[in-house]
Amino acid sequence: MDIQYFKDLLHERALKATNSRLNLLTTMLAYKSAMPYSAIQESMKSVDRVTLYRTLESLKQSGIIHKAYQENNETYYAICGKKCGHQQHSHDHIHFKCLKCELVTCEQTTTDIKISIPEFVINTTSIYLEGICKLCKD
Amino acid sequence: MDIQYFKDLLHERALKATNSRLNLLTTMLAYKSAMPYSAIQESMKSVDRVTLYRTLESLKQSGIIHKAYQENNETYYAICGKKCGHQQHSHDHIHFKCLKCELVTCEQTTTDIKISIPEFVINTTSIYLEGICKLCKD
DNA sequence: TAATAAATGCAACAATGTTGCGTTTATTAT
DNA sequence: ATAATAAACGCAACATTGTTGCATTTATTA
Ligand SMILES: [Mn+2]
Ligand SMILES: [Mn+2]
Ligand SMILES: [Zn+2]
Ligand SMILES: [Zn+2]
Repeated sequence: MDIQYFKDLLHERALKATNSRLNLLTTMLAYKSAMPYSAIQESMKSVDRVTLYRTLESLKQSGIIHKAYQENNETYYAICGKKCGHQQHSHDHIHFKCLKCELVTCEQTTTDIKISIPEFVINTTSIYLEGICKLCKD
Repeated sequence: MDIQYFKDLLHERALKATNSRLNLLTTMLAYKSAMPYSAIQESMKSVDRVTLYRTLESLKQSGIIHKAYQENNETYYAICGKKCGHQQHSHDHIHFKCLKCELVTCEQTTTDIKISIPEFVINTTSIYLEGICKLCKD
């Protein structure tokens, strides 16, 4: 993933490759973990907050970023994988918040997760875990 | 669960049994499923919104209600079970949103859910499902 | 380089979160 | 039953975020 990847991706989704969008995406990429809105705002303070709002909306709509988690009044955003498309998110990962470093990350689980409720039809599953991450352990 | 149960519960948690709290709790109980904030506000429009805010906060803090789900700008609240206490929520259920009736409910899963990520320590697990509920099925 | 649809910035308003403070009320002690 | 007291309430006030409209600017295509 680099700036050219994002440019192509934006064009593919019929979005203009504007500075706002490219800046946001490269910033989020550099951030590694899911990026809290306050941090996004901080690094995007040159653009109007309405533009930031619409930038997040359009990228979310187009399956380029997703809302990884929301707690209290902080929303965390992360970049989507290749499976997501326009109006069609498809995530097979879970979200984890480390209680030590406080980072929110997208993680793969080892085992397949099958959750069922008798007589209910389940379409989508969202899992959020809290604990200690690999790096903070020991 | 009735009004006396709530009165005792509030006293047990060192909270005054005020009209706001009793009204909120009985309303939520009658609502059956997790109650969206907008509906709570609607049925509590006689009290100041700051009081409603503090009422929700105090009940949440004391383990009497919990935030069942939050989507877009709607937060859903539900009454806690007996296991929750002051500063100590302990939920073993999951949250389900029916895409037909749009109700959010607290549900028990049949099988024990064990999710692991290699080298991570997991403290708490939150699961949110979407689909069709028992009543809306068929 | 010109045309055009999309994106941006700004103004404006709504909703919710949050605190301070003076008044009211639930609870406890007399 | 009454009085004392800490908790809760209502109101004002301010912050943050969400959201839309509209005129101007910009990315893309012809
Ligand atoms: Mn994710
Ligand atoms: Mn619940
Ligand atoms: Zn960590
Ligand atoms: Zn249903």
